[in-house]
Amino acid sequence: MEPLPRETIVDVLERRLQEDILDGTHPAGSLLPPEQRLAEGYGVTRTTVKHAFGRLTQAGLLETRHGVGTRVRDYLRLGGADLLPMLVRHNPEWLADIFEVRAGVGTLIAERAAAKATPPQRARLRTLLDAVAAATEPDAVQLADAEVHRALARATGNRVYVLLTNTLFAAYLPLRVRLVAPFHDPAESAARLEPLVTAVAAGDPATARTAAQAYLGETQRIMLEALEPS
Amino acid sequence: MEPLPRETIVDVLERRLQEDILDGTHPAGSLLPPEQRLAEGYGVTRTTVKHAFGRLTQAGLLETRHGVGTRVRDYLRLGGADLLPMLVRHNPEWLADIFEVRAGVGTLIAERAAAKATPPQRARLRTLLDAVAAATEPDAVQLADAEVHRALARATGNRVYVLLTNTLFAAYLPLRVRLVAPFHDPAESAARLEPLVTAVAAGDPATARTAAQAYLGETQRIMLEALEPS
DNA sequence: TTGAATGAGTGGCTCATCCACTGCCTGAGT
DNA sequence: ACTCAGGCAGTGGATGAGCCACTCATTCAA
Repeated sequence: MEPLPRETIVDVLERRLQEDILDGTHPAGSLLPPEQRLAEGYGVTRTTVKHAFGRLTQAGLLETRHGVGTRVRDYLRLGGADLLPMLVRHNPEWLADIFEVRAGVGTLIAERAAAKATPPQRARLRTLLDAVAAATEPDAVQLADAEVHRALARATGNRVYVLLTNTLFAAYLPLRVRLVAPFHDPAESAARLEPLVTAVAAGDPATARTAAQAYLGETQRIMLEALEPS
Repeated sequence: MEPLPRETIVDVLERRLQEDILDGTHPAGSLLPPEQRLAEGYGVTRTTVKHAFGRLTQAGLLETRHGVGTRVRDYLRLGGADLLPMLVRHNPEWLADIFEVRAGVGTLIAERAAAKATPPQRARLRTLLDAVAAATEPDAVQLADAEVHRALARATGNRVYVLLTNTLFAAYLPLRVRLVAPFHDPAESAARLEPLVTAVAAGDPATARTAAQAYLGETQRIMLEALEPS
């Protein structure tokens, strides 16, 4: 059992403000109403508003100056990759851009992992590949597939690739119910992934590179096609 | 004049807690002392502690559960790329990993920009290259160089590359005083960058790719070598 | 014309207090 | 001996009133 999250008032307020910012109600660069007024407007305490502001500031959406006010940052120009989950949730159009980057970065990771993985890491990849084939639910297949890619990132020996992979997954896995198209058949999924894992396990960067391109391009195509109808 | 930042109590407390987490005083997975006790210990109000907690939670370092307590997340395993600025500041060892990713991603961006840039974007790159040559201070040269790379990311037409570039810059530009080595001579810096800009402006992905690899590999080498003595 | 003082409006921070949730422990009933 | 309902202690969630500090535009005297 997971300790599943509770929704506090601050959470709700934060999400509300976030949406008002992303959909342009509070455009980038504009000054938000004073905390006191927002608090009255939303029927909460100024303290609560401040808590929500603090989080949004940390997230890179707001900028507060003592004695002046709170301004909406130009997040698209100045923000970092951590904005992606939020942006995707608000506008799935971002998925196409994300998948292109996933394909590019995934190829780099595969190439590097083939060159640098340790023997236990190569063995671990095989195990995780078997887990993909053994999964039953499409959702479980997709998650098992994601675990393979996390392991690939770790196998590069470069922890930045691990964090980058986490960021990309955090951006599109929340929408995975709409992206299960490539994962309905466990055997097929595992077969599609197999050449990549084999090349990495064999320590062959060039083959890993082409295998990654094939795999990532194919799954990307299937996911985006399946997304169209929505 | 920049509106430069003020350091509030919450900022200080946040930084302090962050350091205590990153250096292992509060190891990943451990339960923090109750808010009341921390507040007494640091001589602030529980409200202030909560504000700091809120930001660190948003940053992915903490996890709070009502009625139980606040726990340190396993950020290295679960965290995203937004942790990088913090991690680098605390342990510059990360720079090597970051530069490797910068080289890989930078190459992808150059290739893609060469294929997709619009005419005004190609012209803009030339302008920014001239700005590098025209800069006088090494620091200004480095920042002008960074602007070229931001423009390249924008020229891909993929906004995720822009955010990714922002994340990487946010990670290592704060330490740029220790990384100015490649940028002491404006003319030389511009000359090193010129083949890349030319290839992108000409719309030649293959040449852009090799030019990017040469540029990124060279600057990376110089920066890391200059870093050694510290 | 200058520049010091003022005051309105804003965010920073504290305090005291109450509520809600969780986990454990106790003790009655089986 | 075992079970489980109830209570209880400890924790975070949220409030609201209050005071302080900062910024900026206005005012007014030199």
